[in-house]
Amino acid sequence: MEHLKIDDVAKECGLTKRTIRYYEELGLIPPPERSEGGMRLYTRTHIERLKQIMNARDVLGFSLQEILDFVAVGENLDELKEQYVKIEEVDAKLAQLRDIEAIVSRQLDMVDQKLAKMNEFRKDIERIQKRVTDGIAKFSKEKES
Amino acid sequence: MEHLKIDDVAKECGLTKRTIRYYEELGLIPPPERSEGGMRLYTRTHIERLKQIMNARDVLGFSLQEILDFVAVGENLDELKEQYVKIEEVDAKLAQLRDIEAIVSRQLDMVDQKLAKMNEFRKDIERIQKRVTDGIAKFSKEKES
DNA sequence: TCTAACGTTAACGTCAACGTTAACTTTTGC
DNA sequence: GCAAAAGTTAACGTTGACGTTAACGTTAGA
Repeated sequence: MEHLKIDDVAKECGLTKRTIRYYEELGLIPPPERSEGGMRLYTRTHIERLKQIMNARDVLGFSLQEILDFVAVGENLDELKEQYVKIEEVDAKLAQLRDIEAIVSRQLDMVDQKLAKMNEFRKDIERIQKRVTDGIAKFSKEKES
Repeated sequence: MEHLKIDDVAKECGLTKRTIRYYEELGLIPPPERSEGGMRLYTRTHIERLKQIMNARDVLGFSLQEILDFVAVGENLDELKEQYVKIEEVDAKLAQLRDIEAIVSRQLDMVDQKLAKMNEFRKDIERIQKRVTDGIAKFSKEKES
């Protein structure tokens, strides 16, 4: 593993070092390994995660707390995968998976609603654009006469 | 015109009265007429506007300042429409319209980029969903055996 | 080897976007 | 006609999401 220092990560992501530590503090990214002297050593996976978080934050307008819910699902899933499952625990696992499925379905619905509204918004702007181009056409004609 | 009081507007939009006054203060909505005693009297148009603003804020994750830019374009356009235009001013108007067109085009691009990223995000969630349903299928089979 | 550049924690500062409260006037139902 | 409900301005409080600074330890290169 290449040992990425926090400043490398900051530069690649376009975040500040403070923000990266803050996200770790909130639990948005897993705590990275440390060097002998206590320096944070990141991996590529951290960068992926950070970029996903930035997307959710900037593009979807999610709060960090909301993003934490999304992250939690993935984490939860990874955990389930790791565990060795005894026969008599299968039912419990299934119940957990169904819970997660419910959450994920709601998340998908949320995103779909956002997508719908965003398309509405796009149409609003298109209408304005039409008004402008119509105006341009009109004045262009007046100029000719 | 029906005279809507601020509380009516608040209830229909799901905003607080404070927020509505705040948006007026920022210039996000035009100042409504006032009653004899200074009470704000709103119209349907205000409600439309407020709903658009909420969309931009919640769904697109725009800051109020950014929304102000969007609003400004429409306002600007309305203004241009009202004005009587002398022959020798036609060129100036055309220039203004072209400026607005450029802004609107950039806004459309922004929204399209957001749409693209939101679709990406949707796919991420779908992938997780698949992992979950696969897991459920797998454990269901194990149960049978 | 030593110093400049970079890292660490911890605490306080800031800004947007409202919420809350106070002190007051207007409107409405009986 | 008068209390209660709803409106007004103005000022201060709060919360989320970091920025900034201080005080200090670590690491890399000449």
